[in-house]
Amino acid sequence: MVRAPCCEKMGLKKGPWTPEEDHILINYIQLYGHGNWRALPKQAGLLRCGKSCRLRWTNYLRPDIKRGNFSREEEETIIQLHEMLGNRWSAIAARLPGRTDNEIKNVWHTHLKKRLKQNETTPQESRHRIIDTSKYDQNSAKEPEKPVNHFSSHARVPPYVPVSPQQSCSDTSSSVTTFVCDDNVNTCNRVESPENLPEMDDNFWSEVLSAADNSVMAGSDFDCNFVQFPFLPLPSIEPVHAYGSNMFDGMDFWSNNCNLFTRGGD
DNA sequence: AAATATTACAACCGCGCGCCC
DNA sequence: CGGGCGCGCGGTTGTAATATT
Repeated sequence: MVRAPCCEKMGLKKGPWTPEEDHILINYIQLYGHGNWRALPKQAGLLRCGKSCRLRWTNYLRPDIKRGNFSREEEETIIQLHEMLGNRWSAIAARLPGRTDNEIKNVWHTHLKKRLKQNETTPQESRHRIIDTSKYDQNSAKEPEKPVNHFSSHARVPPYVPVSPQQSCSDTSSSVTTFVCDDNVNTCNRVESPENLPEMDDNFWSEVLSAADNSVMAGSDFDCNFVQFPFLPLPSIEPVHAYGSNMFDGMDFWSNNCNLFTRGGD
């Protein structure tokens, strides 16, 4: 069987994705979905192969991905499932909502495998007590808070940034949710040029997270404090289609906020 | 402070499967 | 039935970030 030529032979780009590419991919999938991965990059105007687009979407950009470190419970689940299923990462991922097979595989190879090996060398340890508890507070049932990396990637900047909460949205509760912006779209243009971007220091991120929490707390009438990251011209901002009614079920910032707006119509 | 080693994880590669013609 | 194609999976690599010497 003859395979299609590989990306580089077709003059397609490889390597890390830029925020601009992410943005294009997100916008395209929001508008048209991803029925045909092979055709997608061409239609979206990306110099990537379909496979690369699919990987980027499923492993990083998908709105239902849970960002941040794995909880102790998740790690225990992975270990147990791996015991049952072996290296069937996708099967394991299917039982861990919001986690990708790639992420689980990485966690396994970087943390859990080593931990298991360590435990093997200490036979007095109960077979089922395979989690390394040494780093947890022995006097407390609660594990110490781990630092949460909400945007772990080498593209550590989300495609959307917060501005003043001028723009509000309302949520319709259909299975495919549409967001209607109440405010004048021009409020988005305030960050149209990079020099107007808020500085991304610690304060910046606490504001992001606090804004995210506020959005969730506000329920269906949450405020959308996020606008499009200005990689592309912003003729206008228009409502986008979310991926389903469960989009706002969780508390995850990324899931809740990265798809609120897209590039406006031409 | 610089060099080196280690870790973490996004991205790539190749293979196999299923569907369609 | 078999070839072409698209997709998903698991293994592996590349490299930035971090830790250690």
